[in-house]
Amino acid sequence: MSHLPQQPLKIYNTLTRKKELFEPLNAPYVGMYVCGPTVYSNVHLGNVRTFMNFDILFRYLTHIGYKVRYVRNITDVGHLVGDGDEGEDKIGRIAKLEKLEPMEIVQRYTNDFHEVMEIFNILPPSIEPTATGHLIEQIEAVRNLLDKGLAYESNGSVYFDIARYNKTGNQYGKLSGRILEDLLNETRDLDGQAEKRSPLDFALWKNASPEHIMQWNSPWGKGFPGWHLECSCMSAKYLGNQFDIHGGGMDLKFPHHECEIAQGVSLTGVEPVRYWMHSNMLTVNGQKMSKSLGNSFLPKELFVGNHPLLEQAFSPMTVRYFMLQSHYRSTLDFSNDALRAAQKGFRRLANGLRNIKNIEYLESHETVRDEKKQKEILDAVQGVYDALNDDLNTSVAIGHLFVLLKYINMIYMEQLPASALGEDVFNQLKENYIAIFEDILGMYEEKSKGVSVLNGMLRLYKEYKVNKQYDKIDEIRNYFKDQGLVIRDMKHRIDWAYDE
RNA sequence: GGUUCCGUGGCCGAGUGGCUAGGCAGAGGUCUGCAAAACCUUGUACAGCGGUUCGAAUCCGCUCGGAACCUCCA
Repeated sequence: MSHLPQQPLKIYNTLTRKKELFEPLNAPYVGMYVCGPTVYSNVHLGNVRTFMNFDILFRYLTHIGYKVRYVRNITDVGHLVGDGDEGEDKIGRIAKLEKLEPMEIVQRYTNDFHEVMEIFNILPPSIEPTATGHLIEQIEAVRNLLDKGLAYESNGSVYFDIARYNKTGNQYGKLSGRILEDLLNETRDLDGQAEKRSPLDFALWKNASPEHIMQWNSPWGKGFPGWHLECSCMSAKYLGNQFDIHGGGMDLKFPHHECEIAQGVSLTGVEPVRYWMHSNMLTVNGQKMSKSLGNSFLPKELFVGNHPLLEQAFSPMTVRYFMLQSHYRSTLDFSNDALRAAQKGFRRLANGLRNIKNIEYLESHETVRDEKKQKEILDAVQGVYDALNDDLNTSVAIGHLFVLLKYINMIYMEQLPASALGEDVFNQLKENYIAIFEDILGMYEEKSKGVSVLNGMLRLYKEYKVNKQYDKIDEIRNYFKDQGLVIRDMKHRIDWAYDE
C-alpha cells in the first residue's frame, strides 16, 4: 500500500467534549466496542448509519496500520419495552405474539441484520458476542457489585445503587453532562419503582414473573440480566477492563453508556473506556428516524422504492455515499432530492473507479510534466488523509476525491496525457483513488450484468459509426439506456459507463 | 421544565476568527454527425438584532425557529 505519510489521528471524545489525539493503550493494537442491535425486528436505515460510521473508523484504523479487535454485540435478551424497568422483554414479547421460540426471533433478525450489513458493505466485527452467551459473566458481575455494596437486592431483582456510587467519589452523569440532583428532580414517577431506592437506580438483574418466557436461574431466583450489564461484561471479557474506543448511537449516551461507565468503574476500579464516540441520528423531515414515530423504512423498501416516503428506488452504494457525505457527528436529513443528488455523485465516482482501473500509464517524451497538476493531485491525496485524521471528516475527504476524479476523467477522456503527470504521480493517483474508494470508504461498483454482451454491442456501434448509420446508432444507445448505461464517444475509442 | 446541539447559496452538506470546501441542480463555453460524457467559466450563502475585534458564517449576548436526550430507541 503506497500512500503518503500519516498525520496523527484525532477523534472527538464525548467524555471530554474535545478532539483528542488518538493514542491506543497498546499500539499497534486497538480495542473497539460498538453497541449492536437488539434483534427483535428488522434494522432500519437509521440503525445502518451508526454501523456504517463505525465501519469507516474500523476500516481507517486498519488502513493506517493498527491491529483492531472490533467487538460488536447482539442484544438478545434484557432490552425492555416501554417505560422504566417494568416493561416486557422486547424479544420475549415478539416471541409470544408470533408463537415462536425467543431464539427463533433472535435468529431471524440476526440473519436480517447480517444481510443488511453485507449489502451496505459494512465489515463484520472481529467478535460478535451475544448477551445470552454471557449470562455467567453477568451473574458474576452482579454478585461482585453486591459484594462491593454498590448494588442491592429487592424482590428477586438487583439494582445498581447510584447514590452509593456517587458517594464513593464518582459522578454518574458525566458522559451526558447531567447532574444527579437535576436528574432526581426531573424523573417522572413510573410504575413499579417501589422496589428501587431511587428512581435512577437501574436493573442489573430482573426477577422474572412466571409468564416471562426468557428466564434463567440465579442466586436471586429466576430472572434475566439488565440491558446495560451485557456491554460491560462482554467488552471487559474481550477487550480488557480498560480499552480504547467505545461507540454507539447518540441516543445511547444516556442512560446506557452512563450505566456502562458506572458498572465498569465499580467492577474494576478503572475507567472502562478511553475514547467515547457517538454517531448522530438520521432524520426524516428534521425528525429522528425511529420505529415509534413511524418515519422509518427498511433497506429493502429503499432498494425497490416501496414506501410512502420514497419517490424512487435507491441503491445501497448511493445510500452509503449519501451518508458518508455528511460528518458522523452531524444529523443527516433524508430526502428524495438529496438521495437523487447522491446517486449522480456516486455514479460519477464509480465510473471513475472503473476507468482508472483500466488505464495503463504510457510514457511519452513529447509531453512536458505539468507541475501544477502534479501538485494538485498530491495535495488532494494528502487532503483525504488530513480530513480523515481530523475526526473522520468523510465529507471533506470526498471533496478531495472529486479532485482526483477530475484528473482521472481528463486522462480517460484523452484530454490530458498521463505522461503529463509522470509515472510516479500517475501511480499515486491510481493507487490512492482505488484505496480510498474501496478500502477506506468501503464503496464498490454496482456492476451491471452481461459485460460481454455490452462489449459486442459496442463493436457494432463502432461499425455503424464508421458507416454513418445513425439510426442504428440510436438503437444501440437506447438499448444501453434501458440498462441504465450510456455510451461514451471519445476521440479514439468508445466505452460504456453507468448513466448518471 | 432540565441538559445538549443545530439554523450555511435552488437542494444536500463541510467549514469555527482573515485564504475557492465539495456534490446535485441552473447559466455560458470547448469538444461532437447530433447527443451524452468530460473539461473550463459562472453564485450579492452563512436565521435576526446587538457586541468584541484591524477583521466574524466562525467568539459573546439576546431574540426567533428546529432537533436530540431526560422513558425503549443506532
